[in-house]
Amino acid sequence: MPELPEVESVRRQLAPALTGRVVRDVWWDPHPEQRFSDVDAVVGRRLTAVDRRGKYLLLPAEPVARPTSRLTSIDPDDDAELVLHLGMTGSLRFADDPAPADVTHVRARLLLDDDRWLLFSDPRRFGRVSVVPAGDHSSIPTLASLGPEPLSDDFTVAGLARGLRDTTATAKAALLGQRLVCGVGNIYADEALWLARIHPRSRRVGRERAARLHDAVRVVIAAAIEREGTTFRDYQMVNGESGRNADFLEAYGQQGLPCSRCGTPLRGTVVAQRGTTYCPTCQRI
DNA sequence: CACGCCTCCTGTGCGC
DNA sequence: TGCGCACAGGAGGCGT
Repeated sequence: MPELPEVESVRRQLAPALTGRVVRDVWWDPHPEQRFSDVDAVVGRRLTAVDRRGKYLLLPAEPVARPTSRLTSIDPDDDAELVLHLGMTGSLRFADDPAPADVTHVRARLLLDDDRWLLFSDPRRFGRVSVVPAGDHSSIPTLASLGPEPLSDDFTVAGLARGLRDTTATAKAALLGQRLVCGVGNIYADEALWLARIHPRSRRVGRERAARLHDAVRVVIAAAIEREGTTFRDYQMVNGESGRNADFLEAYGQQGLPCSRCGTPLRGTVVAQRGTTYCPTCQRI
């Protein structure tokens, strides 16, 4: 499932091909309708960048032409922003054809001014596409209150320690919550907790362990970006290739296999309604 | 307010 | 072999 390293890898491939393109037309599958919001407003706008915050792709879209008669709640003369969330199974591909045979489950497509199509494929339909006024994320609650980027200076030991101290949630739920740090999903939460030797159900993470967790999140995310993400099943990049991080996972999906630190078989359980794997010897509450 | 449970959605993989 | 069902999970919504 696309987490920060996967979305960043997509962003890096998307940016050179999409930056500067004008969107001529758009189509999306209206089921389920609430996962698409004001998408028509991107028509007649130029995509001036491909940015990322957490697991969200943010594409600033400035008006270049009066749009056709489609009514949206975005002022046609104002700068807007196309916001994409890939959900669990979303992927993006370019094609010369609006419905190429090798791309299934196309839920949305943009026609660009170079006559190519950007296709949004999403088998499980958990992805979201919105157009919002530039910088106005109030309609996307998680994005509006998103925590610091894990590799930025805004993500600090002190901030993470304070956040963990002030919450009653489990360590894993706190990592998944996108507020203390953004971009961490189920895979990298398990990986970071394993590396920091913290039990996913721990509710007491002091300063020392918070410092370990801070460093672990950074190490795990940076290494996964270096390998262009983890392909377990669905995730693929814009060029159709898989990420190379799956072979390096220490915890996620490894239940029953020996912990590489101590040899104890890794244990599978459920924490925060998510499948969770941890080492019962290394990771103590 | 904030935590945590439920829901959405469908391809996959397992058991019988 | 084929069917049926549990399972996977990001984030919004809502109840406690």
